[in-house]
Amino acid sequence: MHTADDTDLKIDHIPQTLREIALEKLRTAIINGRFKSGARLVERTLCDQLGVSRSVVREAIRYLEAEGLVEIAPRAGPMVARLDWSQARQIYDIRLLLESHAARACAERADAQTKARLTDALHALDAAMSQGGGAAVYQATTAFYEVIFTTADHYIAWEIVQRLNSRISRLRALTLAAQDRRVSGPARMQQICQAIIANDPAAAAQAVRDHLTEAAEIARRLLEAEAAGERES
Amino acid sequence: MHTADDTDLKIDHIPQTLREIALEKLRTAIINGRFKSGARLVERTLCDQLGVSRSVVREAIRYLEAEGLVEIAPRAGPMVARLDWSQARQIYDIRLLLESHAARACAERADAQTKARLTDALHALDAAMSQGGGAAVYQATTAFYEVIFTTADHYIAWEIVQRLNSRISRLRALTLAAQDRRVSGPARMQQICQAIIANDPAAAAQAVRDHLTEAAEIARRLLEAEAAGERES
DNA sequence: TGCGGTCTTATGGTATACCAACATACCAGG
DNA sequence: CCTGGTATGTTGGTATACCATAAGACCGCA
Repeated sequence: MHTADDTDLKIDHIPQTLREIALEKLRTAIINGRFKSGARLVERTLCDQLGVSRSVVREAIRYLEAEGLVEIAPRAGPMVARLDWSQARQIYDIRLLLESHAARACAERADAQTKARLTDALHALDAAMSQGGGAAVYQATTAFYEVIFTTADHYIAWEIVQRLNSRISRLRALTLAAQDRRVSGPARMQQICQAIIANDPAAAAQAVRDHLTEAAEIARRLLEAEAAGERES
Repeated sequence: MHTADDTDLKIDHIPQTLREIALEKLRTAIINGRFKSGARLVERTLCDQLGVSRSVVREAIRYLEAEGLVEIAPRAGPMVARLDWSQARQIYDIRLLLESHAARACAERADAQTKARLTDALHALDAAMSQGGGAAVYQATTAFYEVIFTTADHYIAWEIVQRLNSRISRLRALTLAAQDRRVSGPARMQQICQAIIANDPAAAAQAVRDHLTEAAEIARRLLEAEAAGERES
């Protein structure tokens, strides 16, 4: 009881720096497509938009660059990172390895609490899908996978997967908008959820593989259609 | 012929910024153990040591933070990231997935050039081992794996693996210094090399798994011994 | 000696100034 | 009209100034 009181009095919540706020806003703006792939990120313009000095903007850009969301082209300054199919394919491959591994571990150790959290996350995803909101679907999907990775104690893999997902956020938005994916996406995640609830590691890993194989194929087709559209114009 | 001349005249080599130089030096200093795990990285001290302004140092720290080599503790400022066994174990697990996958792909597609490059890299590693230099062994090991990942066209996975290796650099130095590892490490990499030269993907993947399973076990033992030593003092 | 209060110093967060380099616009001459 | 030279504006790289906060040192009093 005395220990609990000490913990309650501890000041854990450090005020957020401007840098942290700016970083979060820029990252979200990139993920949400406000800044398009290849778009220049001009420091002074961002300063005006964010209402902070160049120091803050520059430091935020450094993070985003290290995360792969921003690239610096010679003589051109920072731009939102571009993504070709080769890179996207690699990202889907890595996700497949890490996510199937996490789902397996999660299925091995899922207790009643985990199962309830997963079921809740799936319901939230269905609700987001019904409302049609892209960002809300993105967040609900992220929340679902977060349950899996944290249950599996795969914190570093989760960090990596989130980074990779940010880099393909544009592709994810496209695939989520694709008609066939809107039907099969939730069904795939339902399968993942059920395998975990059944404590069946092999089925959970396989459900993830099916899910991502399909997502990658849709993404590839969409990128090709886009490239064909550009070639004709 | 006209095309070749145009390419030759292109100015590709952008001068390095101070920021890039400082980042490289700091990263190397952390990896090489000059700045110990948990050590405070005081900006003004680093400015004096590097001979640059605080802007440069701060921006470099932002990269290192995003790479996981530096952490910011509340009310304490930047320090070299600490690593516990749980994190290290996760890192070895992820490496195992990504490296075995790359070795498999490399073995599937290795041509004579790849085989020669791998053999050369292994010789360089043996030479570095004979000279006993820790940093040289680290670099030679990195060069060996780089051949594998680039042959496999796994560029993003290689980026991730390098990041992860930086985070466990201290552990890697410890395990490389361990007597039994000095004997078995080159033998393990010889096995990886031979499986790839034989174009045997399954053997290559298995050789990587054996290699990393052993490295992780040695690391675990060393960390435990270290923790036991600290508990007695 | 221990505790509380005050002062000083160190440090990170943030803003701003300065400069170099590059890209673009404009003008003059052939 | 085309080309070369010059001027201008934009932008990133870097240094420095300012400020708030936290930690530590110091001093006085009981």
